[in-house]
Amino acid sequence: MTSASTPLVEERLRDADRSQNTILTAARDEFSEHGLGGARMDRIAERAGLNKRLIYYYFEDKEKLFQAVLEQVYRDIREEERKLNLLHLKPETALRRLVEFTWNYYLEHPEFLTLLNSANLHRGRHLADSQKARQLNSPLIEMLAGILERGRAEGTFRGGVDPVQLYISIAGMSYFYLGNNHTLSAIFGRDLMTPKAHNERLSHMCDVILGYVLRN
Amino acid sequence: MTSASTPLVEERLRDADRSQNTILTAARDEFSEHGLGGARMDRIAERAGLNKRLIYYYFEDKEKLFQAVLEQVYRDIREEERKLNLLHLKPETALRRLVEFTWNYYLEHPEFLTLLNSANLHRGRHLADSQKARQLNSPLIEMLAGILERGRAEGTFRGGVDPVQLYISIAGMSYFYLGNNHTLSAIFGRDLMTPKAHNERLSHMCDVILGYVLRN
Amino acid sequence: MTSASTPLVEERLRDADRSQNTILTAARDEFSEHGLGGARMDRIAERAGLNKRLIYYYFEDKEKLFQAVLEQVYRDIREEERKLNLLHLKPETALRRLVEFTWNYYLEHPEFLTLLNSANLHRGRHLADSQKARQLNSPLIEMLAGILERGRAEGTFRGGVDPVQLYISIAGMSYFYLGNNHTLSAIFGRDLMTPKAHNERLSHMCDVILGYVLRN
Amino acid sequence: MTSASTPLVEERLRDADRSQNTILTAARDEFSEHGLGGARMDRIAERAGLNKRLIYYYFEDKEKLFQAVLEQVYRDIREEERKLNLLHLKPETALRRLVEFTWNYYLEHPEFLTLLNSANLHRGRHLADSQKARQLNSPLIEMLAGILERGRAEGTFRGGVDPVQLYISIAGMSYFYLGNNHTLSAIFGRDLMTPKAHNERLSHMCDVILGYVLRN
DNA sequence: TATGAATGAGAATTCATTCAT
DNA sequence: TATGAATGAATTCTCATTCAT
Repeated sequence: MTSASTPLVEERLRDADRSQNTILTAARDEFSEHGLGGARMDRIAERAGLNKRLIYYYFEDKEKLFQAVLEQVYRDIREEERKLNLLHLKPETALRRLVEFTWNYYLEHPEFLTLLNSANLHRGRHLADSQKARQLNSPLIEMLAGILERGRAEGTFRGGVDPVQLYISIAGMSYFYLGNNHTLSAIFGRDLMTPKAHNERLSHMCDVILGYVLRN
Repeated sequence: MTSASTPLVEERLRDADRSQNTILTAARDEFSEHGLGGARMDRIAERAGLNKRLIYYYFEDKEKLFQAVLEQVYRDIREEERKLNLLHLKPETALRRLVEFTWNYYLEHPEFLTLLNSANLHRGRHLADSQKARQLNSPLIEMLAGILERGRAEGTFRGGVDPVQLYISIAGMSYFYLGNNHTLSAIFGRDLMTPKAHNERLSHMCDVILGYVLRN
Repeated sequence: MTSASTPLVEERLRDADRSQNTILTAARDEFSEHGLGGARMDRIAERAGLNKRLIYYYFEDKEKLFQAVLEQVYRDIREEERKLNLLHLKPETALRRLVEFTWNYYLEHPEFLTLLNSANLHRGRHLADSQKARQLNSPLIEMLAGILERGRAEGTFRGGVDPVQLYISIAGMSYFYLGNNHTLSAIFGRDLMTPKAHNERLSHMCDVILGYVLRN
Repeated sequence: MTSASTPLVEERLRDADRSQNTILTAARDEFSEHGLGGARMDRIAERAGLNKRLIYYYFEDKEKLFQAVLEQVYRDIREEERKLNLLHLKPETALRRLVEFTWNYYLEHPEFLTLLNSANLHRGRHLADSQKARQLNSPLIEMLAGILERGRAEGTFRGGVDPVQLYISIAGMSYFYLGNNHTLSAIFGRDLMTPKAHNERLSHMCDVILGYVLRN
């Protein structure tokens, strides 16, 4: 044990870590609100309550900071996904849960949607870094494959469903609704962000997915 | 015949129109490639081969130019949508066509996707202008409502399907796949942009939509 | 002839030219006083009485501006050199004149010395541009070669003198004295920049050069 | 033997000395490569493999560090100069040796040239410190005066030669050639840094100096 | 209608330097 | 003695926009 007057290397590191995390969170918010081009380093520093110079100290430049934010955000969602335990549920319920999870995650993490948008606007250039690419691989695909197989085995699900295609469909149905809600609200002249509308959407999505997967 | 020194008013107008369109196209490309914040007025002028000052002459400022681009892009898609004539087709075929149309339009107009992204990043602020709101209203909703009703009437489609929800699902499934293809390709380690992959996607989407709508 | 109200393209160009030259002069002074690293773009703009942005408009960046300054400075000295007409003078006088010219030019253009220093500090990187390299070629070498040859022919000069080596010696003797006058004054504890000291230096240099070249 | 935890004061001092020298060398290289304005404290620390803070601990600030480098560099050359023993040589040989020494020192210490440049760019401000002025005084002047006097006395050298002027000429001829080799190579289109070119230069310089000094 | 010149405000990035331990 | 974290003040460069013709 160390005395209070001679702080551990660990403690100093923890400070550095804390600063980095503070910056990362501030940057995530700024980038998600304004996009890469519209984000301001000044504002990020201000949000973080830290000196702007420190951002460069830890993250080199704006692009690299953006990349670090993306990596962080992916790490976060993957972590949540891994917590999902659908193995013991019957296939229909499991699939429903998976749809709900995706919907809720997007709903509760609107910044994830806009960051994903920005990342794609810049052609995925920021995740070209293959080192981190592995962490991108969603465990949901495996889960979904398992669910589909179990359902098919017990005779309730149709066969021949590509889990990747299905995952993209599930994600896309949530993503488009939530990510483009401003435009869609304007087009349809109805508020898509009320709790009621949210329930209806979730219900519709489950219907579509299960309507497709369930045998007859 | 007009003398070289005093062109007809008409001709000058035609020039003016041409310039405006040239700018609009250049701006559309720039905004779709870089987003609103990343777009550069200089580059737009360069792309258009026209003097930067002229952009301000016609479009006042960057924001208004962006808005004009959005309006143009909506006008374009609505025009294409209106050409779709699905009335005489049997409901199942009509619905399939509608899915195909959406998919193909997004595929052939990738700038539409990124511009829509940008518009939503900025919270739809650019289409708040009610004057143009009308052009936003997609005729596809009416068509879809009609198809669903016809299908239900003849007994092949299930009832109680909200055309707005279904439309969002159809659009979302195409949009997410195409708009996030860079990220998705990285995640799944498979090229989503080959012709074969495109066919498979379209086929999957039709299966999902029809699997959901078709009675039994 | 053009009316006063419709200024010529030429006139506008002349304005642009004037701005560029103003910038160039301001930059020359700043770079020669502070070196490339110590020069400040802000100060250059201030010296020029022009907007800083304009510097970038015309010269792209600091490095390119420095390069433009070097080119300008070379152009200037070459122009002066070309005015020297030594052909009709007897070789001894001609050589003396050449030494005087070099000395006086350096004396009257201290910025030339410091800029040359900076250019060499940066390893000549700034004049690697071969396009402009031609203008670097000093006419003095040709003149010197002619003088040496005439002197040798008439029997007053020794033979076998390499004009390039001699030119470097002439320049070096002036350059070192003037360019390092601060250090040298400190070392020798005597003011090297009085008119008397200048006369003595010039006289010494002529003695050395002619003492070497003159046959016996 | 000393325990690992409480090193002797002496040892610590030795470490301190070593650190200071390491910094000084790193700084010398950095300043000579980039000039005062272009040098970076970060890079100096990196070159030295030591923490940046330590530089400030020992040298206070950048300017003082630069000054320390200059002092060091002068100390070095003076030390070498003092090793020259020309007293026992006949005047002509002694003078030749002195030219050779100057040439070789500059050739082997290119950083000396650039540092001298920088010092003069900043108007000798950094050696105004009279305390160290003594070390500036080159012993070569005394030596040269002696040689000239001996030569004159034995009748081989001309009289009336100012040793300061001659020293400046000797130094200048080497300095200009070596310090501006990039520019000169570009101007003359010939590589001045080959061994052959070096020999020719040295030979030329001896010819000039001796051609001037030798009687008849 | 069209254009080159010019600008002020701002944005990213850099740098010497100091803090805390 | 030694170091990683942190900072304020520049500094280079950018950008949307306007002037003048």
